[in-house]
Amino acid sequence: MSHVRPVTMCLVATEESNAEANYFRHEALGVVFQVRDGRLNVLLWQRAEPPFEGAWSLPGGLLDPGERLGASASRHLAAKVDIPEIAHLEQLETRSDPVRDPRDRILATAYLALVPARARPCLPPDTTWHPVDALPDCAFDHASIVRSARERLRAKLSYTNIGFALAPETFTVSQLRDTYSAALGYPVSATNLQRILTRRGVIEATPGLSRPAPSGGRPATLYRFAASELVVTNPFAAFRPRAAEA
Amino acid sequence: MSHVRPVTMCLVATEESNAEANYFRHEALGVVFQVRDGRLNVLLWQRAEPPFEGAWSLPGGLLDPGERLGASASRHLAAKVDIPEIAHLEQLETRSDPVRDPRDRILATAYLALVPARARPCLPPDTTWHPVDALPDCAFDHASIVRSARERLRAKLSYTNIGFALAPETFTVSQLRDTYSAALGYPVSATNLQRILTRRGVIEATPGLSRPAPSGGRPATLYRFAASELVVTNPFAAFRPRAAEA
DNA sequence: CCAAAAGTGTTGGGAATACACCCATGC
DNA sequence: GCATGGGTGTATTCCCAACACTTTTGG
Repeated sequence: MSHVRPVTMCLVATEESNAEANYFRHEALGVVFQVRDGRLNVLLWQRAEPPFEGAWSLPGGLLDPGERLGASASRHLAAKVDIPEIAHLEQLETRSDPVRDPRDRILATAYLALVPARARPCLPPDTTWHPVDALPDCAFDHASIVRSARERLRAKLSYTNIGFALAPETFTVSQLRDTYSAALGYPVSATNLQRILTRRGVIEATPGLSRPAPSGGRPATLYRFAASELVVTNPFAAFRPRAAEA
Repeated sequence: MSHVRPVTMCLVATEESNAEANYFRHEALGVVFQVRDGRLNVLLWQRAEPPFEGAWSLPGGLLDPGERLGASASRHLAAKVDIPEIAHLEQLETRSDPVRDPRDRILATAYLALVPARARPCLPPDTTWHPVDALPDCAFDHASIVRSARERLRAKLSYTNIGFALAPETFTVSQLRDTYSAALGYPVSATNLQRILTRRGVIEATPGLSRPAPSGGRPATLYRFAASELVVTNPFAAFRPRAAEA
């Protein structure tokens, strides 16, 4: 049954030419982000063979029969990182340029995957983290997909609790500020970050304190995110409805 | 008829089982919105045959070889509305539930398509507008796609100029308020709408005035949108960078 | 003059930024 | 005590919502 490429045979004539050829391969790609050393990084693997030999690619692979795209993304990412380390996964967009792969047509649905800062997944030898501000030579349309994923992340940081998927279990406000700064790409004030996120109920203080300090300094309150799934906390930039009760 | 499935024949064995069966049909679906009679409407056609006989469907159809998804959406929508009447088209999301179509697996990429208020496209007999607040019985996952499209529209109205694709060429602030109210689903103040959109440079006054009034009233300034393609006008709900120059 | 619709002035509130100042720890 | 980093208090700014009031038309 399996092991066959659908052979296009002209069985019947139809009103639309090529009606039988309307079958496509489809891949799921994961844009895996993690903040490391104060910079937002993306997981890429280096191609050993043409096309784009030596260039860097997003992890991913073909959609299987009976499989959903999200599950496919998870399955292929499992080859690179432990799946429980992916704290958030969401669909980004589907690329359909017929020549995005020079060999053969293949559609690609990209997913945004976020790994909390402290996780240190062990990676296959061909796979490493790259700062998104300094992407290496990328294969296919992957560089543009990474930029698009970054835009999505940037936007959602300001009106959702998506930071939960980038921050470790507990953290100080300073650490969270570094995470936000790295993801947004510009400096963020710890003072305001703390106030905004606590007022919105996005983060909450824990009983614990951070261990004093390496070279002095007041011990910091440890915070955690109140929820560990995506919540839109700031839906209306303008034109709010009269009484928006929860 | 068309719909000839690719005949699977055992040609070669490969390292990954089912590697050659990973071919899928793919359809582009259009969620066409227009504000009519003060309500947001969506274009649906009624199915004459099973499955979901009698239920209402989104316009769309199969992706062709060599065709991009956006072009495919346009091509299939052309059967329902004049393409120039679609002022904005953007990709929404891709659905991949293996059983979303009970007959055979088919992936679907949904597009949001907006038609300005005054256009009155002539429709095929099986196709009509339906208020999104009172959707009829819908086929497949189409009802949920419509809801998702509406959410996207709602969100973008507050931080982009996307209203340009729902409003006619020129309009009074009152008319624009009705458009926004319909799309958002709750009342909007004309006073504030005018101020917000002019301050952001989204709309601008034209030299013209609306004809006096039917039963009295001051003639209104005619406005137009400054741009006719999507512009994000209010990108930062919080955490704005220090100096965000254009 | 009155009704109707448009447009402007003004006020108030909420939220975000900026900055000053106080707190707690190591040395 | 002093340096270092954490946290709070407060002022300022900006933006939006609400409402009052003025403007311009038709009858």
